[in-house]
Amino acid sequence: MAFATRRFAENGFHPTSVSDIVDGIGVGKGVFYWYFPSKDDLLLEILRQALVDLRRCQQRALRPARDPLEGIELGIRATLAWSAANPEILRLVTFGWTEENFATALAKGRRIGIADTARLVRQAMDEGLIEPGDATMLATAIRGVTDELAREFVERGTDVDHTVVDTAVRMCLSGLRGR
Amino acid sequence: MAFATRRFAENGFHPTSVSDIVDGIGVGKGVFYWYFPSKDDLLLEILRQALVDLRRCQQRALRPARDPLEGIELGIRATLAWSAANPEILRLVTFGWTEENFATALAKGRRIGIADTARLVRQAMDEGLIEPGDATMLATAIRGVTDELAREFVERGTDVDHTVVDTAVRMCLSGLRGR
DNA sequence: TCGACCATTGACCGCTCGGTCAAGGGATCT
DNA sequence: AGATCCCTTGACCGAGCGGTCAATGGTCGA
Repeated sequence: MAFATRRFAENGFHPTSVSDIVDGIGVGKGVFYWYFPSKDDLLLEILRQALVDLRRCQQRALRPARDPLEGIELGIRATLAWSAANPEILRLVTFGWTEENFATALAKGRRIGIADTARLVRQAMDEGLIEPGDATMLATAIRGVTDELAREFVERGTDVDHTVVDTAVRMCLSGLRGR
Repeated sequence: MAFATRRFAENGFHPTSVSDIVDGIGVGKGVFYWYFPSKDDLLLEILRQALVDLRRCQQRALRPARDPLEGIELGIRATLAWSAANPEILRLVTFGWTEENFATALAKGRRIGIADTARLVRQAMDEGLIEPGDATMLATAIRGVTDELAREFVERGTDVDHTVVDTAVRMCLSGLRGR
C-alpha cells in the first residue's frame, strides 16, 4: 500500500498499472489479487485508512484544549501538520473527488470532519465566545482555509513553517469572530 | 468541447474514451483527431479556456470597486458566481491537479489568480486599510475559502445563495483585518 | 516422509483504449 | 466537367490494461 500510494501520487491513478505496482515491489501479479479484490479497492483502502489516521491525529491534538476556540486552533494545526507529513495522500484525495466511487467515501470523511469542527463552533457560540451563525457553514470555510493552505505548501514542496500555520489559524479565528 | 466537458465531469477523464465522445455527438473518430492532437490536449484546451474566462469575469467584476477591499469582495463574489455556473469545470480542475501535465497548466492559472488578489491585498496594506503582512499568503488563504465553499456547494447541488457568499466574504475580510 | 494448505507465480486472456489512415463526399474554382 | 482542397468516415492497429488461474513453492502437523 505504501508503494502504491507513492506511485499513484507521482503518476496518477489510472496511468499507474497493477503491473507497475507488483513489478516495483518485486512480486507476482497474483499476490495483488490475493489481498485486494481490485485496483479500485486498493485505492479505497488507502483513502479509508488515511482518513481514519487523520481523524485520530486531530482528536488526540485537541484533547488538551481548554475552550472550543483553542480546540479549533489545535485542530487546524494538527491538520496542517498531518498534511505536511502526508503529501502523497493529499494528491490521492484530490483525485478521489473526481470519480464517483471514491468521492462517496471521501464525502463521508469530509462530513465527519466538518461535523467535528461545527460542534466546536457551536460550543463557542453557546459560550458566547463568538457571534451566533451557521456553524456548519463556518466549519466548511475553516476547512477551506486549511485544505487550501496545506495543498499549496505541499505543492510548493516547502515545509509547513510556523508562518503558514499561524496565518491559517488567525484567518479562521478572526473570521469566526466576525466583522 | 462542451460535450466532452460534461462527460469528463460525470465519468472521470480516463474512464471516458474518445469513442464515447465522438459517438455521443454523432461524428466519426477521425474528426476528433482533425481538431485535437490528442485526448490530453482536449482537456488542456478546456482548462485553458475556462481559466481565461474566469479571469475575465473577475476583472470585469472588480472594475467598479472604489477601494482594494471592495475589489477583493467583488472578486470573491464573481468567483463564487462563476463556480456556481460552471460546476463541471470545477471537477475537471480538481482532476487536473492530480496529473502533472494538467497540473502545470493549472498552477500557472493559480499563480496568476493569487497574484491578482495579492496585488489588491498589498494595496490595502499601503492604504492602511489592513495591517501589514505577507500579501501572497493572505491571498492564498482567500483563495482557499472561496475554492472550498464553491466546491462544497457545487457538490451539494445547492444554488450558491447569498448566505454562502456573504460568509465567504466576511471570513476573508475579517480574516484580513487580523485579530 | 508425506500430504494439506497457504501463499505465490507469471503466462495468459479478452477487451478496450488512444491513435491512424486509405477512402470518400461535397463545395468551390477553373 | 474535371481538379483541388477541406473535412469526414469508421475499420483497423498495436499496445497495454485489469483480471484469471493452473502450476508450484514452502511450511508445518501428523
